[in-house]
Amino acid sequence: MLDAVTLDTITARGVSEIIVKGEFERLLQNGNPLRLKMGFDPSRPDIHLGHVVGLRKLRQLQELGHQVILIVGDWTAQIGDPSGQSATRTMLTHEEVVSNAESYMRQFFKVVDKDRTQAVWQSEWFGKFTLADVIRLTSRFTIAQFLERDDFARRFEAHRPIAITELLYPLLQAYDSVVINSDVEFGGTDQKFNLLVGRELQEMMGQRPQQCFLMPILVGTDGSRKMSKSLENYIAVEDPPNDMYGKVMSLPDGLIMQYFEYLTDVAREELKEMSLAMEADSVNPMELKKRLAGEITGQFHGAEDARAAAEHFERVVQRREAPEDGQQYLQVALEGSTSTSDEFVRAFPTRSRNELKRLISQGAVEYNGQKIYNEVMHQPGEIIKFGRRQFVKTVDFDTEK
RNA sequence: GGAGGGGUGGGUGAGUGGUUUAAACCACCAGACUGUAAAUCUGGCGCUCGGAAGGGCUUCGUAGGUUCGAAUCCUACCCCCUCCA
Repeated sequence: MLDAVTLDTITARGVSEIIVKGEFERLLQNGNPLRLKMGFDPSRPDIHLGHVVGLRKLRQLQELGHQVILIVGDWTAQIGDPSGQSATRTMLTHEEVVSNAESYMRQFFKVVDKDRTQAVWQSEWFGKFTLADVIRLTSRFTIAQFLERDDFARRFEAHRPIAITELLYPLLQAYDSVVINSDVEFGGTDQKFNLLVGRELQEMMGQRPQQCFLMPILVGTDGSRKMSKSLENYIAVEDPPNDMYGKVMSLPDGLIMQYFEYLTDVAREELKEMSLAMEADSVNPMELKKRLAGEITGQFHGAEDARAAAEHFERVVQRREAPEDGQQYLQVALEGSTSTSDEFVRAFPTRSRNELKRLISQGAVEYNGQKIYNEVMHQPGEIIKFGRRQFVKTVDFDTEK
């Protein structure tokens, strides 16, 4: 029997909806190990905090003895997820899929317990699928059923294209549930329809229908749109500590509590106090955000790195001082003395000399601690700061290590 | 098979012969301010030469053409979409 707090953490915190909640809780109380299904699209191997919300759920359940089945969607990846804008996606080569899967799992197991995870490849069963099987599968559903899905309904209504393969995607995903005999499937709220199709198909095929565990969509660092790599508003689990910490600090204040709730273990009572304190203006949100940044960075890099990141932030960002040691500098090796613009384009190959001119004219370039308004000549060992926090140190070409 | 709509800078999206490197918004960069890489305000946001003034080059699906001059007109091609059947 689970205690109330644990149950609440699992079923209420960082959860959008559980279908069917009562049934899920009953299964949980039974104590028998559940098979938790999690799909992975190998065309997108990067895990960011938006995914972590769900991965933390898996972890919590693993700690109660349940088993994660990670499905590498090497087959569906070629179809394209209808929740995205564009339906078609280029096919990946086998090597790409393998390499993406490796990279994905490396990140996945930063949160999820490897020992209680079984990874399976979709091609194990779809590789043997025949046209007859496809027809049998598709014949179980109707267009009307699929038009229940919001995304399809909207596009149909607006006369926007819906690729036929897109209709296949939920079916294949549902079939996965049958193959692995899934008890619970996890996904974001945008996956609701797909997960429900899984439920139906399982029932049709004589299995106990899976429970659907829907996670909220995490808002990205821009504070408005969902966190996603393509929107460049994401915090990746593999971001280095300083970046991770800094990105959290750049969140709009309004997101602080949500991030605490979804991504940390800080007790709910404590969160309530924070929330009240912020409303009453008795605490500087920045302080809470620092705590949040520390908690999150610590999860992925350990407490020590998180502390170092906090110090770096205070020093370089808040006090605008140069970084602690040479490690933090971008080093550029040049022979003899060089001009500012030469150094700039060497240090930042994707940027242009025009951009440097703009920076200089905006007073954003410092040479040995002094703002400069014209290019200067640099000697090895000197430090120059471009923009807010990009420090570049010139080192002698000959002594470059 | 027929009819029609459309491809513009990272994104959305104006612009149908000249003052268009292309409105506006978003994103982004910088400065100021601050309670933070929040918020707000201001400026910037193709490449290149020049200290600057200014010059050269490149850009509106692709390739040609008309014109003193084209994102805007013409031709061909490629791609996307909708409707009717």
